[in-house]
Amino acid sequence: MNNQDRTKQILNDFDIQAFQQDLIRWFKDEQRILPWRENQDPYRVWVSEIMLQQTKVDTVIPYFNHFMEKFPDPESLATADEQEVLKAWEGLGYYSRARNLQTAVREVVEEYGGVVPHDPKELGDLKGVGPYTKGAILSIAYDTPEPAVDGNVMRVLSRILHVEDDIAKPKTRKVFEELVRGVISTEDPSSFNQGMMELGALVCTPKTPSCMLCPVQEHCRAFNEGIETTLPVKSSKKKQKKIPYKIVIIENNRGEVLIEQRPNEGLLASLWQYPMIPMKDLGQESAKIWFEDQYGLEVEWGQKLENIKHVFSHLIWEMEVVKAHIINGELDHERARFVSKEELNDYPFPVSHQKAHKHTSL
DNA sequence: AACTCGGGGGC
DNA sequence: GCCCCAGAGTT
Repeated sequence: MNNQDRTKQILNDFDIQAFQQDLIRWFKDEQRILPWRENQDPYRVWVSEIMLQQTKVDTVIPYFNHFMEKFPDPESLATADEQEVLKAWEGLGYYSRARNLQTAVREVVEEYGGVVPHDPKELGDLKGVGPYTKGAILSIAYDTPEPAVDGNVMRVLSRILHVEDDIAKPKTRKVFEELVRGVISTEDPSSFNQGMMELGALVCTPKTPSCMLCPVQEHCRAFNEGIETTLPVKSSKKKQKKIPYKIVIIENNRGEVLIEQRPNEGLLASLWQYPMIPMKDLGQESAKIWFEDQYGLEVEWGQKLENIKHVFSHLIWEMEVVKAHIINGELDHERARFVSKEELNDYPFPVSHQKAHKHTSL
């Protein structure tokens, strides 16, 4: 059965009108006051939606406010230096979001006169604007009845409509998009979509939902069947791989510290870090050889400063922070340089390496 | 479809 | 520890 026919079957005997009304009424009464809800400025909505990807509201708020002061409109972001944008994103994670956002904003300025496209195709073709973000911008900024299916929406709808599809599977999002098309309010799609997400964040939470406070409790099949905590169905993901590194703190005779810029693609792209030796298959002596080969500096290991474990979504860095002293040689590395401790603050560092700042800046 | 890509907070 | 979060891009 295709998704459209399935939607009809699932929504058979579901009171769409009453559900919409109860959800929207609750959202209008109980919604949180958030900076990106001050108005419907599509640029603000856009920036907020990118920041909110896989990131909690409380984390985003200060970043959003600062970002809007620094880059208040598409033009200011389009003309900004990429390192400046990354610095504003520092600590937020998923840094390709920042790069893609700037790429897309530049396209909006050049191709669309600085106006965020209303057209779903044009909007969805922008870098970093996927199915969710497209629907969120169209509904929230432009009052268009398009689905915006995120983790909240899948959790909420899986319970209300008793859908047992595994939400970890890519194709399941399409199932819920079709369901949203079936239940979304055409009068107020913005409040409907935001209401679904707000409900997921405040009431219909993953572990212990507050069903007694739920504005759409009477519409919820899972609650009525007493199975709300068994939904949604989600297959678990595998655990992270551990990778050992040696983090090297080196000062020259001017009191400057050695840092380097990471590659422009891949993990933590274009961010800065202290030199980092991959210790898998390397011992203490061969690490020195590796370091001299890479940087042109002959060093001896100094004091062991700290062990840092940093957990990513898909891997774990086990970092031994050590001091090193230059014995001989001249720095010879495309992306590395000595900088003063004051200048360190101008470079975007991933949190993993910010943890090592205390060994240089204090 | 599976993998990559950050970091924080809840329990 | 494990799970989740207003997901998207790449392979």
